[in-house]
Amino acid sequence: MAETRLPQADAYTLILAAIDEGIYKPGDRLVESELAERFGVSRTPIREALQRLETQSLLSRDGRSLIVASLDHNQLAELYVVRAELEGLAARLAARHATVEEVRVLRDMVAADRRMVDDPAALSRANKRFHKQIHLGSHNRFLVQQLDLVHRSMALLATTSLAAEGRGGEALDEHAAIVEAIARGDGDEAAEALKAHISHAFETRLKLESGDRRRVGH
Amino acid sequence: MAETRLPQADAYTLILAAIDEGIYKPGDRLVESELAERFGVSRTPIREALQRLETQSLLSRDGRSLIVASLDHNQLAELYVVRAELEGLAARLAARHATVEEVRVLRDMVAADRRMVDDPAALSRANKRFHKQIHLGSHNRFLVQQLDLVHRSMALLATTSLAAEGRGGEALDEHAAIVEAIARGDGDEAAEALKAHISHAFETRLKLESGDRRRVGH
DNA sequence: TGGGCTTAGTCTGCGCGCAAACCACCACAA
DNA sequence: TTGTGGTGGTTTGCGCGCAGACTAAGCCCA
Repeated sequence: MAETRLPQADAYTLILAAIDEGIYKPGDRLVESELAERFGVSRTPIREALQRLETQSLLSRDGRSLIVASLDHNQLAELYVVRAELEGLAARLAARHATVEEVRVLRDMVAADRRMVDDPAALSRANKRFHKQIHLGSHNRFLVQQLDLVHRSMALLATTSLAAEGRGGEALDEHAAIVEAIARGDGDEAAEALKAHISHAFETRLKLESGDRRRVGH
Repeated sequence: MAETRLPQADAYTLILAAIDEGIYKPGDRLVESELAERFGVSRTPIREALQRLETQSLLSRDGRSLIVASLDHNQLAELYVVRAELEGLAARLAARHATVEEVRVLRDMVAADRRMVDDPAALSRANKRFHKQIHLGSHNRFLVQQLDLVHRSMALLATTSLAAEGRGGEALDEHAAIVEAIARGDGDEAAEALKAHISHAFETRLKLESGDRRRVGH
């Protein structure tokens, strides 16, 4: 009874949310019976949810059992390369296909987000919304789907690069530049701006990571 | 007993193969109990397989039941845009990261495939292998995974553009150009050549489709 | 004391059956 | 003839339990 989060969410959504919120961290073992009890359903829907998550590479197999997938340094780099390309494509397409209303929403988002520069958690959520809006602006369902996958994999990363000192402000300036390129209908510029934005985010993450590693003594 | 195709393949693989072979066509309804009987397992593993296929958008829901997804004209165009971008990226990365052995394999493939120009079915299989080899040459696991998804969606299309008169020869010339660009380590050229290749394939498919449509009187 | 065998416990894979939702068909009435 | 309500059959969602595999711990023997 205490676990009735949303009116009715299926096991898949529940487990995804749990990973997203960091309740289960990369490397954690997911035991069917445990999840079943936690969410108050039987093992069957849990099994189905786990398999779906496995096909999206959010879970991987360790022997017979499933664990939350973790990204090593190489995989992180590979992920960012693909992400930059796809986000760049989304920006290019958005410049061509976004409606004036969609562009207006993007502009409003950038303006609203400026008021959150000091709240990394809120900024991170706003950031997700912003990028999602660009994806939708591309009016390409496959691209949206592929980018969803990419962002879901990124949920495996505990920290957000927006937590870095000063990165929030920078990121917002970059967002503004992207939106203006899209508003102008300049696809090349929009794609380049978004690729550069992703590249900076990756760079920031790498710096954060090496910092963390030093602090915790890995 | 008659259905024991491979020693042990799970339901997921079996259903995927059945869609691939055209046993189930876009729009066909997939009934759990039917599949269970056909493959000689109970409904449980079938259900799991169906859900996995649904998360990959190979199946879609029609009311409560699952049908094989079909691609309308818009979706086809959207798919090809994403495909061109990802394949282009793969070529670019392959130019940078492929080993000499991998390049040699690509060259051999092009040479071997020239002997099949008159067999569209064999050519189609060889084509899949060729592109897969380029994906692997990128040495980017995420990219390989994303491209797998794209190609799986393309399995929903009944015809191969290689069936068009003369397309086989053209495609092989384009393959050769791509391989040479990769061999030279010229990423930009490789990406452009592969994008152009995909673009031609799409064009051919569109011509084929309009022809088909005229013939069957849609 | 150490190595191998046995045994108990855990967890996944899968079959099975019930209940609820949905669809189609039909009958009856306006 | 058309609209409305009921009813049966089909199909999915899910709980449950068994069997097999794998793990780990303990015991016996060298």
